[in-house]
Amino acid sequence: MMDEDASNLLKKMPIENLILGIGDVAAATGVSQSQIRYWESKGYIHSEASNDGKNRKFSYKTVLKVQQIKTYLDDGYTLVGAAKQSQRRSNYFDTLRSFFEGRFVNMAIDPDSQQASIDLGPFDPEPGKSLIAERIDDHWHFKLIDAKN
Amino acid sequence: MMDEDASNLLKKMPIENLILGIGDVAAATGVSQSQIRYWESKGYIHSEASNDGKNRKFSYKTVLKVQQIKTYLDDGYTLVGAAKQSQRRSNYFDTLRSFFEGRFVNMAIDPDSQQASIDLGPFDPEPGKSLIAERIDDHWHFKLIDAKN
DNA sequence: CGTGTAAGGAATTCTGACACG
DNA sequence: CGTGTAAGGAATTCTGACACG
Repeated sequence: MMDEDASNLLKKMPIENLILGIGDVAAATGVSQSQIRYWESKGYIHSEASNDGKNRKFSYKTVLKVQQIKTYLDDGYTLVGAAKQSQRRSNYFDTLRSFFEGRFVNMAIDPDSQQASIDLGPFDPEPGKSLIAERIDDHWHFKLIDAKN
Repeated sequence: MMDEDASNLLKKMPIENLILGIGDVAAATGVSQSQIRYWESKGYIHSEASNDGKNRKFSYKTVLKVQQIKTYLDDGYTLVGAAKQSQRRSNYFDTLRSFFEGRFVNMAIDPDSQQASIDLGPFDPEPGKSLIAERIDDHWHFKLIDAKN
């Protein structure tokens, strides 16, 4: 039932390695290509200058930033204001990732039953216990187990 | 401190809407473009035929599948075997998403302190309590609060 | 079977300019 | 300021064929 590569969880999810062309960023966010180019020229977003190619590539993090700036624009901010707001705080994705990195100790999936369990590490109110999230029949619930020394 | 759009958490993360060109899929996964085209021709993966364009576009779900097939190939499976294995079970991403959808009730981020809290809903061992994950000074810990009726 | 490559055409993206406001 | 568009060239992707094994 234990899955050997559960520890590679984050590495197995090609999110950090994702790079997208401008057309795909535009399609995903609803922001036009000319807007994206202009925002980049003003320094509100950045493209990955690394690679060999000549065409722009954007990281997934930048896609999220574009999405966020657009949200503020739709709320009535000017572009300058929207860009400033988007810089003001980390977004949900960053927070979720920090939660993963901080608390996901292990994840196991049973290949047949699709039963899954996530080890969230020590349960602070009860030291000595580990918090486990378990999926049974498509329903998630929490339980405590004795932490292994 | 409460964030009004926390309920749109998943919708705000343009992962489901992501579509990538073949070059970006190849770059993200380390699988060559000719491999990707061949795998598609054999029906192991699919491209999004929806849009107007003529060039292939792949969903993020398909990127994960490509990644998974590659992992099995690297382990020594034949392509047919790797494709079959990749179909055998849902991947980590699916499991994580099901965890989110099943248990993430709310998420709040304080714009200034970057303190964050995630409401994970009723804590099964103690009905009447809600499980909260809280980030303070970049460290996540769990606590229980009285569930609101 | 499974992948790579050369070839010529098609689709996408590039820049710099100009328009509108 | 902020975005859109037409224009011509550059970079990317397309298909069908062929090679290798």
